[in-house]
Amino acid sequence: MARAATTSDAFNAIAEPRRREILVYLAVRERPVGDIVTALGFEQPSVSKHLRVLRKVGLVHMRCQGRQKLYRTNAEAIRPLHEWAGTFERYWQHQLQRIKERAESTIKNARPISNPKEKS
Amino acid sequence: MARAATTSDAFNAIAEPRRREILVYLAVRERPVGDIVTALGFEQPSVSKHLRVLRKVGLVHMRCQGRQKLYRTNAEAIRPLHEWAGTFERYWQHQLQRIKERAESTIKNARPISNPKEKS
DNA sequence: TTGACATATTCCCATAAGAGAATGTAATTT
DNA sequence: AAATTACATTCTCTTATGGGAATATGTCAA
Repeated sequence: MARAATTSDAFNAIAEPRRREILVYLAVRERPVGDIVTALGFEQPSVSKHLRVLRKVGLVHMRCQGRQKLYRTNAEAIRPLHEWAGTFERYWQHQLQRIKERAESTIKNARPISNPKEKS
Repeated sequence: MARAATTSDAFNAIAEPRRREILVYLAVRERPVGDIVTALGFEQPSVSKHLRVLRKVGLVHMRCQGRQKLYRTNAEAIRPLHEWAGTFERYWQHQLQRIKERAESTIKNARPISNPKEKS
């Protein structure tokens, strides 16, 4: 099996850097596709394709207004990612603590660095 | 250009569901590869390959102990993801607010939808 | 040394991709 | 209706998978 589709879920969708840029850009307020093209400097077809992926996983909303389509980031859809990453928060706190402790003990018991290459 | 390598950054690495499972499993404490295989039920070569990806982007640490290798999640490396997603927090709060307000006003001033195309 | 155990790597294959170019489509304007 | 504007889709091509099977590497035990 090859890699999962970018449209399979939000995790896959945000793996692409340009899609993350688009999400940031569209977070403030809705914008037509042309604005994204101008602001971020990507090719228009590329933007449309990325928007399609983002839409399929619900990361952006769209509404039509005349001949333009207005897109906006659906911040709610990013929440699960935030929460998933947040479950590790307690661990990185512990790790910082451990690193700190190790650093302190290293300073206290300072001794010459042993050379692993010394044969005898 | 094809899709970016899973080893290009943490965002790409966590796009794979099994790698996320491994990260969760290894967050509590370090474990040998065999434990992961048993606990999650993946093929051993598959686990090794996923661990290699996770290692390349710094999401797990490894140390050798006899003939086994002990892996542990490096929670610190997940922090950037958490922070990136967190930048949208203010927007999802606003959106909830907006949705709430819209629902209320819709009930109060029920009237036909105005047509934006009206020129004057 | 030989064998068992724990991992890692390699090969093959089907799939999904993202970029670029060209083209299609719908809504506006003249 | 014809031209224009704003997007979306399709096609081609190169690249990166991720799984399964087989194999290689490294370490400890007898």
